[in-house]
Amino acid sequence: MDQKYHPRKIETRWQSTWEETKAYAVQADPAREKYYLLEMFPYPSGRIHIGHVRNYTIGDVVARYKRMCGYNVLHPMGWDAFGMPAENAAIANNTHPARWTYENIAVMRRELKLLGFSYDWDREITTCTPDYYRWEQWLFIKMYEKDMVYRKESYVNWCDRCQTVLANEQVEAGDCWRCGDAVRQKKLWQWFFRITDYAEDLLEYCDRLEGWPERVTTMQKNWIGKSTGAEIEFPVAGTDEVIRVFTTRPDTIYGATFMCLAPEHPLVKKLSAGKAQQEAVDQFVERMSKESNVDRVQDNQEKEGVFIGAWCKNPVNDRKMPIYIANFALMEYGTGAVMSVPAHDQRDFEFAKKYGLDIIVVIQPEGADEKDIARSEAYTGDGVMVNSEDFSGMANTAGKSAVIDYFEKHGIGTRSVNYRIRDWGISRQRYWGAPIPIIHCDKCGTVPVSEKDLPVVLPEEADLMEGGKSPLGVLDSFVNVPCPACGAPGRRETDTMDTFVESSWYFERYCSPDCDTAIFEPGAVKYWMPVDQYIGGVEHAVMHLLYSRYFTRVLHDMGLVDFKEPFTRLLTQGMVCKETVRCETHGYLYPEETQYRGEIPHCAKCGSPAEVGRVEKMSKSKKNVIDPNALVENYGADTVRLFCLFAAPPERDLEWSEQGVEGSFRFLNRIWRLYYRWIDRLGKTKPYTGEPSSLPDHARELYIKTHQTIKKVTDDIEQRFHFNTAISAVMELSNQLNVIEPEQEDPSIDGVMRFALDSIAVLLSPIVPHITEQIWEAMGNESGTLCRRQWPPYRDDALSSDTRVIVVQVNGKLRGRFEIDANADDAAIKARALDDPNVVRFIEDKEIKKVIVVKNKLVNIVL
RNA sequence: GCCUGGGUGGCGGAAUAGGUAGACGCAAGGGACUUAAAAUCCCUUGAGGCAUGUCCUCGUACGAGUUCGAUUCUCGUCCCAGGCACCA
Repeated sequence: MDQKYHPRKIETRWQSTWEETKAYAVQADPAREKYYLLEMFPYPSGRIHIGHVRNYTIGDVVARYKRMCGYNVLHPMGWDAFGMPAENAAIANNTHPARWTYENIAVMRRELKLLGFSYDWDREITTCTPDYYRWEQWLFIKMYEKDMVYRKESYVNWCDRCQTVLANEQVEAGDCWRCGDAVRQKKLWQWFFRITDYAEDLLEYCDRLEGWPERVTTMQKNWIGKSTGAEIEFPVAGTDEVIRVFTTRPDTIYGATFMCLAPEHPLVKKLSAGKAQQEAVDQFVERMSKESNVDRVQDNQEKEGVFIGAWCKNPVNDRKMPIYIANFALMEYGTGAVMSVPAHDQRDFEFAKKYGLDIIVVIQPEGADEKDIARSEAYTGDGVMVNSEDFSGMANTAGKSAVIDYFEKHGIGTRSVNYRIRDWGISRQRYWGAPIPIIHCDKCGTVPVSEKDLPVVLPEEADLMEGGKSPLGVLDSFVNVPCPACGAPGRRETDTMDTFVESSWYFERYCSPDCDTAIFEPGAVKYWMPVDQYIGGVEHAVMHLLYSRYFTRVLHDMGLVDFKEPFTRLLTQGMVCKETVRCETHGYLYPEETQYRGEIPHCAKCGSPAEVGRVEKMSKSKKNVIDPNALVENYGADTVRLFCLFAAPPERDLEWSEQGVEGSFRFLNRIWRLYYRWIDRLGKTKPYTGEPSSLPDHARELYIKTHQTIKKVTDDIEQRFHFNTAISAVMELSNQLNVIEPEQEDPSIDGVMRFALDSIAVLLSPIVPHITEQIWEAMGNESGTLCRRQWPPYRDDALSSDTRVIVVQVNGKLRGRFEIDANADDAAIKARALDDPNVVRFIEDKEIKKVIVVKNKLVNIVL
């Protein structure tokens, strides 16, 4: 054992050992209990960043821990390799997206290996390979056959910068989730997955995902957005047409005074044709079509609309209601028509005020005067129904159901449920994605590619044009194929699939990554799935996690898997943050562009003092990033791993601190020196594992502390993944060991000392696997066996010492403490408490009302 | 506006069934070793008070409440972060 700790030397050695011996390769083994641990695979953007390091370190600790607990652990890694950055980078650097992607993968794979993660690299998946997307195309065809995929022309979210369509989930506050540019509406033919078919099931199971953070399931519930109410038919006066509306407030039907249609509603043209209002209507529709949905639905956008020159009748009382088109009515939600009740809906209220429409109060809160309701704003709360014929006097909560019963009895409307979630649009007008396996034929329409012709390989020729248009459309050799159904000349679909499709089933592919006869081997999936613990960023709370749940249901209903939920437990780790530094002239500064003069940072470019800004998520734009490779180079992977775990519990944000990293490095150095001090003496000593009672006092104390530490670390990892407190516990133990000088101890301590030192190595091994493996070997254990060692049990009879510290309170205030034999009875404890000199000061001359004795903890004397 | 989290020393964070608030680490200050520095080791460190103690008072965003006892439970208020938002 070297006297000094040389992390890089040790880490290189163990990493190559693990690689050569395939130490973490696994096979399905029905005789053993499995544990599938998965971290969200990365997009190969170029380099590993610190967020990856944190995510994968958390996962690696759990994987190593579970392995030591005897589980057969599947812990794979791969690459979410299709996507637009590859294409953009290819255009910018005049290279090919494939080349850019594969080069990045090579770099990032090396970086991951430098961190010592225990992946089964034999199972590596790269989603842009035909071996992988072949099965995605196969699944697409199966879904097509089951009518789970369809094509329609619709308005879609379009990003001009990315030159492609975005799913609703991929639009953030009106901007593209990837590049941040404004999204506009464009009418296009698109492929869709019928995720809405599963809206109810996905929603219902949200409450059964007990291993998921509540905020994630809440976000999914909000996204699915279920509302219950009624669908009602309003006849249009003087025609045979009816307008169908969805409402969550059937109880306000008697207050409906006008109707609002979305500008795109099919009846708008028909009903306004030939009317005096036609021109105004056409103008309004034209104007709305130029505004994106997102703009139309912007914050506090003024409500506006146009009367279309037609009326409909309220089916419950034949009231004549003017029909408007309104900017706030959206064709995509419900039926595209709103029954407007201005007294009880804020939008309708504002609209009615602006256009002088009738406002009728039909819900009255307890004790309120009807005249005071809906004067300055709509009343949206509960109350008693009024002005509602036979329903007047009924509580509106009960009225909702009663009114729908009435509708159903008279054929006016029915009970109905609406969801906010839309079908998942997956067409992307880009090159670097999985081709959609469809051929367009003039005679047969859209025809799926036959299974034997899969994969539809993405052609290599890629003359990517500025602006990112897909080259597939102009590649005759790709486009021109015969129709699989009739043989006539056909044209291939040139859209590629959304990259979220690849990540919706990769976790199943990991179970049998090389299977070339099926999407996966049923036995392998049956054994490994579902994922026992999934770990990743909360930014995927809706998109990736919802899509994956949907895909798993599709596979379930095809009989390919026997479970509906892919991820039993989910951990969403917090972001890695760091303070930002800004120079007045040079803007944000990278850490290496910042020079510290004392406490004050200065700009390295101009030398003027720089301003320290708030702590924010690490990002290139804020330049508050750090390079994991440089850290590994300076301190070693173990230090980086240790700091990522120690600085904060996993689900919380982590504030990066260079001094904190130093502290972690110092701790590992202390551990190294601790072993170095004892190695000659204890190299051949057997660890003591017997009962504590036969040990001399100070050895017993150490023995107990060690067992307490084992229990603490086990519980912290097992129950809560709170590695920070687990590490603290080991630090406490090592602090205690550090003050023991070998020269001053007689051999009676040796067995316990050896046990304590061995325990530290084992307990820390999932966290810092390299240094622990090295000291394990140096202490005379068989080389390389630590990572396969059993997780240590603790002795229940060695968890508590023979004495207890009891604290004494007087009226709940701490007044004294004493040590007493652990099996002293309440009377003895009480007597000691009343006898304590400081306690006596507070209780003398006073009457004691009550004495509360809490076993092993405290005495409270109530005066 | 609605829905989730969260607010504890100079800082990151502990306190896992209502029972010693501040574990562990960082930073800071003092000391030892050294020609010196680095490294290492030791001590101090929530605020305030004096009688300097096995001392007292205050203290977990703020205000109430339940309790012998509340960082922990209940109600109300404020602030921060994330998500959703003309969804009929």
